[in-house]
Amino acid sequence: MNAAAAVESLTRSVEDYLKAIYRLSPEGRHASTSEIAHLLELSAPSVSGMVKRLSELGLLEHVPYKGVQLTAEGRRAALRMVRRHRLIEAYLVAFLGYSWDGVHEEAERLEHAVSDTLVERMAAVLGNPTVDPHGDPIPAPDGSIHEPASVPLAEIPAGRTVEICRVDQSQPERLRYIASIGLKPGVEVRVTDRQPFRGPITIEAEGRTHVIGHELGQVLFCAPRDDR
Amino acid sequence: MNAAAAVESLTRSVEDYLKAIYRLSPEGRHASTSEIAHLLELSAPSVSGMVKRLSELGLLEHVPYKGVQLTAEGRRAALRMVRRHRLIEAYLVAFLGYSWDGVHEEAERLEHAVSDTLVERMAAVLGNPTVDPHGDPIPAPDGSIHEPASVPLAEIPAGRTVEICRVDQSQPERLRYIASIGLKPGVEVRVTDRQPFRGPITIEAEGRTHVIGHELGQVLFCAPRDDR
DNA sequence: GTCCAGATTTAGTGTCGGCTAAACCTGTGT
DNA sequence: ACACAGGTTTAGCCGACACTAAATCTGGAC
Ligand SMILES: [Mn+2]
Ligand SMILES: [Mn+2]
Ligand SMILES: [Mn+2]
Ligand SMILES: [Mn+2]
Repeated sequence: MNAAAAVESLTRSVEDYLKAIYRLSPEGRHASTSEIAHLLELSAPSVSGMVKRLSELGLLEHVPYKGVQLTAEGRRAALRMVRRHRLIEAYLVAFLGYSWDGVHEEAERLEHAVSDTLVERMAAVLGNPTVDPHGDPIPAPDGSIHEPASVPLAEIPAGRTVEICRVDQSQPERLRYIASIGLKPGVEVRVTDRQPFRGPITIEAEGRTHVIGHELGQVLFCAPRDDR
Repeated sequence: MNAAAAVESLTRSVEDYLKAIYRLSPEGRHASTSEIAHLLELSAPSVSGMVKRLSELGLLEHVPYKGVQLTAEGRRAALRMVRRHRLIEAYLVAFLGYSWDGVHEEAERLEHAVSDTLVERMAAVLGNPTVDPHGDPIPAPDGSIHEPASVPLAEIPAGRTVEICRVDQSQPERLRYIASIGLKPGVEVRVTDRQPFRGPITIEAEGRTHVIGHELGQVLFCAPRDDR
């Protein structure tokens, strides 16, 4: 109802809900109560209650028993948080010696405490980057964002050369392994072999050869290189 | 009672209470309910309630109707926050273009969100400073702190030369004025004239002459120079 | 068309941390 | 000795946000 919920002065909880719902409802899909609960590690009833309050605030559209979507207002608030989160990650990696498996946790708290001024100062000294350390795009201050098309490495046919552009960050342990074999956004990779039935993939990166499981190949995303 | 309150995982509220009480009870004095309420801009009953909880947690000693003091545990927690606050201020000024009248507000929020790791990284890139931008001493990681002796500029007799070492930061507006006439920690100041009855003080700093009110002279602190 | 498992919501509770109004204590003045 | 003002505490309230247990809906199997 209330169309003018102040995007500033939202609670830490609320901000995290909005970010989660943003992640879970791409392209007009609905995010379900249980998906949200699982992502935020909360009970389903807690989510139900918050969903009710947020839709009364005008940040969500709730279809009972189906799920929720962000309103324009909610989307703006969510993208604001995503921008903060990713810029903070970039800043910590660039200037304070963080590695990409540790930044997420720190950013998860800081994103709620920084002022708009501070975020923009960080962006400025970073040179207004467009991607974070995991290759995720950083929304512009006005909320616009464009997800560049990308394909899982696991779907690249043998023989092709591609560039890693994004890495799933959900498991820090896995992130550490990925870093240890030199894979990160910007690195060129040549797929030299692919075994069938979700079998291992052999790649060449930075002059070295690695054999990775199919599962890993699904969380490494590549730019679909126009091979000329 | 509970002697082992985890200093980590205190609430933002609790951390601010402890910091306030630390400021208000130097050298075994008691901080009164109304002093705390005034400093934190809360009602007296709110403070009464929190004081009860904190003393049950073992962070305070409460003498009803007299006031509170920090326990060793509470003092440790408070100094941890003071260190965070002052290091964050120093970092923001050194690396992110903040001026000393704006940092306090930002630090007031960030101090609750940073990890120990981040604080120490900031300290490291700053070269482990011992004072913040206002000249306030930064407690060591182990909680030790030493307040260097200092005298208000208003008490320096005419003819003496002193060095500004600390500036009261409670009024941003005043802080801006002080900065505008070039006074900041480290600057040398010669007192050329002092009028009686809390009258104006004439000083020379950085080659320029300024006349300041007595009141201002009371919030500018100087190292008592051993004139050799 | 009915039934059931699983998802979702509602009901009821608890803690934290704020508030106002009212009761209470304490030190000071007479 | 005692009243009173001002500070302090208690009583009672509320909103935010979590939880568990119970009720309810819904989509798919049959
Ligand atoms: Mn967060
Ligand atoms: Mn990221
Ligand atoms: Mn604070
Ligand atoms: Mn300071």
